[in-house]
Amino acid sequence: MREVARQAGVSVATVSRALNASGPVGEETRRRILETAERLRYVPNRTARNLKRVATETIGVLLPDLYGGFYSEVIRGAERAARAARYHTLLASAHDGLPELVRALRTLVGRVDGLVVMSPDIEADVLRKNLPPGLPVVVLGGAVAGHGSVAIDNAAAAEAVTRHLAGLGHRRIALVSGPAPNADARARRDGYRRALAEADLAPDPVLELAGDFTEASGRAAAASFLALSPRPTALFCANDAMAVGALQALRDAGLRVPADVALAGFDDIPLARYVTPALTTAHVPIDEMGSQAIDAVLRAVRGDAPAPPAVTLPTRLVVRESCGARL
Amino acid sequence: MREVARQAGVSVATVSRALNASGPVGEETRRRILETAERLRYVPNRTARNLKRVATETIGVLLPDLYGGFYSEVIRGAERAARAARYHTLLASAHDGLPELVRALRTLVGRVDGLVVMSPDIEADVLRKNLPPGLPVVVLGGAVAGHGSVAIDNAAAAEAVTRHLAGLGHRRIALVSGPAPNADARARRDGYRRALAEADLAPDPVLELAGDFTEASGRAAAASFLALSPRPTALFCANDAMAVGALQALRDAGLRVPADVALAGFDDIPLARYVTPALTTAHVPIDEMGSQAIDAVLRAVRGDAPAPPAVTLPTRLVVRESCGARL
DNA sequence: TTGTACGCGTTATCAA
DNA sequence: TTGATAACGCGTACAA
Repeated sequence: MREVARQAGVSVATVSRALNASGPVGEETRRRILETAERLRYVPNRTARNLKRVATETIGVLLPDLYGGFYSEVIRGAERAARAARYHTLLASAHDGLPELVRALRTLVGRVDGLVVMSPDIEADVLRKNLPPGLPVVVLGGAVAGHGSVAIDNAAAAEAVTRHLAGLGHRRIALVSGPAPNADARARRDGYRRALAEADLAPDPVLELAGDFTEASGRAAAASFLALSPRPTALFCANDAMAVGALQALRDAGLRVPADVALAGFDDIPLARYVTPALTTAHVPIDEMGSQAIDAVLRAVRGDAPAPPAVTLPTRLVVRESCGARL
Repeated sequence: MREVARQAGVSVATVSRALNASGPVGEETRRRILETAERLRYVPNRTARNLKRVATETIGVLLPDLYGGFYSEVIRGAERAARAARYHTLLASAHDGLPELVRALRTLVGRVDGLVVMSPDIEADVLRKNLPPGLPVVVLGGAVAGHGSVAIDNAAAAEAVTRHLAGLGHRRIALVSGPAPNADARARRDGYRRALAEADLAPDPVLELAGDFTEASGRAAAASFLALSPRPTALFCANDAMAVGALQALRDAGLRVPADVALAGFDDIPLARYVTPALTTAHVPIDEMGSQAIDAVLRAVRGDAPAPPAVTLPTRLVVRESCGARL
């Protein structure tokens, strides 16, 4: 910049004004400066600008993982919203629990104007201790006191899926639940139980199979499912990844879906409609969760709103072939 | 930081040394500083640190799009490699051609230590004019003079797929090619033609259907395919997204794959093995392209290498059900 | 072992 | 309309 100023015969202040159109600059001077900058291939240093402006035009997105259709949809939605607002997304992932989460949080500080955090079990305390007060934060899929959130009603959606299964005539409906400490997993299990009660079906602990939201755990759970006697006629997996794994295992075992077993998932990841049979599932507007989270953060960043709001996005049951007709 | 120094009764320099372990600090002093920082919830400002260090610990990743299984794999690989090196990934996408690309390039400058760029038709000139000289750049899927690159041998891989089809006994093999100006698309078409020539099959322009790498264009191409007479017995789509689209259209038209038509794709996106029948395809190590690109940039950033290298990753033919047995 | 003081590249304030 | 200069928050010689 100094060099541009020197060669154009002006001061750095004038160069700054010319390039940012942030102040009065003589027409002739302006031309000369722009031309010189072009010739020297000068591109302003964003870091210095950020330091001065106390703003980075960047929103951090912290995800627990990047694998599978779910997180890529979140990223896509987030990047879309950020781009529309001329913001950037700084992507980070933290797999290994708390220490990793803390590390990621702290390295993000100072390089972002706001944060979207998705973490299975985020606690208010962790955020408070590792983030400067005043940094707008939106929690994705969950709610933390004092911060904005974008989530869905997991229990209601799981209840709808289970009710659908019951409505089809199924009376023994097994569940592959998510990891026990996970709030989403717990809420979905609660919805499942609620729907059973509604349908006057006795809850049976044996029908609740353990999973951890991975495809592999879905496969494993299907094996346990097959060992059940009498075998349930329907299987509800607490997310699509596990449903896909279960579908493969079921098929490998010679069972037909939905003829022998009705199968339902949760999330409606892109893959859900591509497998055969396509998955009946609770549709979660995943990319919209990403974009709404960014929008919420941005509103707070820009001061349009005092604090990010708590948004609950609607889900809907999507019935596809994996559930078949009435029993 | 000033506040921490004040409350701890030391100078900011000592605070800096204590927090970064970058110089001698008395044990007692150190403890007091850390405790004060903790209490004040002080987190160093990354922007200022970056300005001083002339490094941002961030690699920019510029993608043409974020949709579909391909780009999310790239992102995943890139983030994994960056994270391993304690770097961040700044994600940007540029859909709408050159102006958008230039804008994205320029807003990335100064906030990244290096750049991974994936763009259908990137030109050396565009990079040279919009990036400061010396910024390490790795081009993904393509090669640009003066920059590093991570790519695959598209022609050889397409040739292998086509040869496999011919080896199965197919004599009329149609191609759904990618968009004409795209270098990858052209190379794959060349490989297809080469394999035909090898197998003494006459090239036939009618067999080359137009596509644009989207699933929808695969569906459309399948329609054209069905209008061909005599109908070819095999269909090679220049990427998996189109193959998935074609598969659906073929099935909707009442054709069985592979009994009536053998189908092959390219890329081996995660979805390829989930559709029914699973796709025979040219396996491209997509996430590895992302991680290798990051690694190459990092080597240049750290000065381990003078300039990023040109890497060609191996592909391999993955035979799955969509191609069936010998005719 | 600690503190002082300078500079990283910008933008913003103020005086000219 | 322009230029000199003071920050922005940090790291780091260098001196103490």
